[in-house]
Amino acid sequence: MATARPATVSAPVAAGDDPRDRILAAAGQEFAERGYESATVRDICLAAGVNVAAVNYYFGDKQRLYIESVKHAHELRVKQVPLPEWPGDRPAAERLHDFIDNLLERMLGFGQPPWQVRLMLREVLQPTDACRELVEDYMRPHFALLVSILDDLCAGRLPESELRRIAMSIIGQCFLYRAAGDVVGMLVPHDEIETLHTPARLADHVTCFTLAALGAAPPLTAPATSSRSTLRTPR
Amino acid sequence: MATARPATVSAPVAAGDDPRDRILAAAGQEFAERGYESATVRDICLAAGVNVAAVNYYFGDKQRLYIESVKHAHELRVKQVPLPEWPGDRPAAERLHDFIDNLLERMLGFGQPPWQVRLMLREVLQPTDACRELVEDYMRPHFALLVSILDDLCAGRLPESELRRIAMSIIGQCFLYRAAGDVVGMLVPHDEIETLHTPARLADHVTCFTLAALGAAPPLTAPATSSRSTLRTPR
DNA sequence: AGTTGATTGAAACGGCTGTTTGAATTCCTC
DNA sequence: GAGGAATTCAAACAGCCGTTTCAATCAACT
Repeated sequence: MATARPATVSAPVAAGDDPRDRILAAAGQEFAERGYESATVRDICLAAGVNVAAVNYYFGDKQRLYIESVKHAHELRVKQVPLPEWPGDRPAAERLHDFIDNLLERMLGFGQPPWQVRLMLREVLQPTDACRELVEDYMRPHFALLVSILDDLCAGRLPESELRRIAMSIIGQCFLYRAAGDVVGMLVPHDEIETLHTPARLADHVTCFTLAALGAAPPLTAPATSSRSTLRTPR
Repeated sequence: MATARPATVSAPVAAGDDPRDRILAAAGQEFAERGYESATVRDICLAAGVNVAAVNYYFGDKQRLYIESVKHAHELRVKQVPLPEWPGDRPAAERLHDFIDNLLERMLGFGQPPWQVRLMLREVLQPTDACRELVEDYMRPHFALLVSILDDLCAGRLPESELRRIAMSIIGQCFLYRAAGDVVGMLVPHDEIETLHTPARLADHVTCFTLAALGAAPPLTAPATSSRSTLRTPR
């Protein structure tokens, strides 16, 4: 059972700071790992190295601690992964690739602690009071940027409702690997996961798929040309 | 808070049958609505109209009841929505459209009680012991069928690893609306949801998007032709 | 009718939960 | 260094959880 993991699996939060921050960090990890109900304030306080009463002293109760945790993770994430910016002359197709690469790196990348995205994923799947704020501050700007890139790409030939649906198609392709990664791993051979399902490779695939659908690149069935491979950004 | 819904929100399960079946039905609804931890055997038994001891009598403990509930929902779903079958001469493009339409109808359609899909969604997002069986019996055959359709569509020009990634792109587009429907509803205007985000409309969009990416249909940016509209199956 | 086995019922058992208490301790100001 | 507020602490609180108990009831067969 997924909920039967050993308790206090997360390493103790780095000490030295404001106890309020330590609680916030520990709570984020526990809530992300176990969900709201299963995470206990005792475990959170143990990981944070504070007394159980500290939660009520600093946050009032468990629910307000949860909302503060989500907001906190959200703010950290906004700082860590700002909206991409490009010089005005960068082609729309390359901006699309950068955007998708950024999105996948943010969702799947190992550069950041995973609990922040996990916590936000929980909000997406079953929104609580903390969700609306998350959407307005964090997701809507990203979504608007994606729609504007698509608009440039189509040179205004598609109505905005269609652009939004295409944007959803892009996000959906990325979202699947984040939300249902375990099942994907069961349906695809192991070696394929390691070689083709990295954030960078998936970004290439989703970008080619989308550009082909829009007529801005040759179809996937066309024999590979050197122009396609130029999409790969050097790393 | 999403978890603060009033208890026993689900109507009492239709009486008259085997108590074991009544418990299974009530448990499916409660687990789907609240998750494993938050659902209580007391509420389940209240909804099923049986004594609390009945759970332990028929299923041993709460965990085994949960696994049986997931299997039960899964079996119901397999009976309700069998794998599509076509005459041998049906074009691959139309089979793809039928498959996507079937997938979206199964995920989003209002024809069936929603708790079965919700329960399975929980397994996908955070797999438990019940998940592997779910994947092997239910998802892998669907996935293999989709890959074979794509193979027909490409006339064998793409390797299977590429076909699998394309299949994931299709599933991801559909999955987003099921798993993150609330957030989608916040990012898209209300009237657009009602007119364009129905299962049938989304199936058309995802199919056109995919066919265009594969070069089996004109790109989305091309002016609409009568050949595209023939994809809509009459209802 | 009587016996046997399966099923149901009300009540209780530990154990864990979020939260509160009130005293002990620390920290800062005068 | 004394006074007073802010913070920490161990302990306890009431409540709900899954599970168990054991007597009461039911069904079927001889």
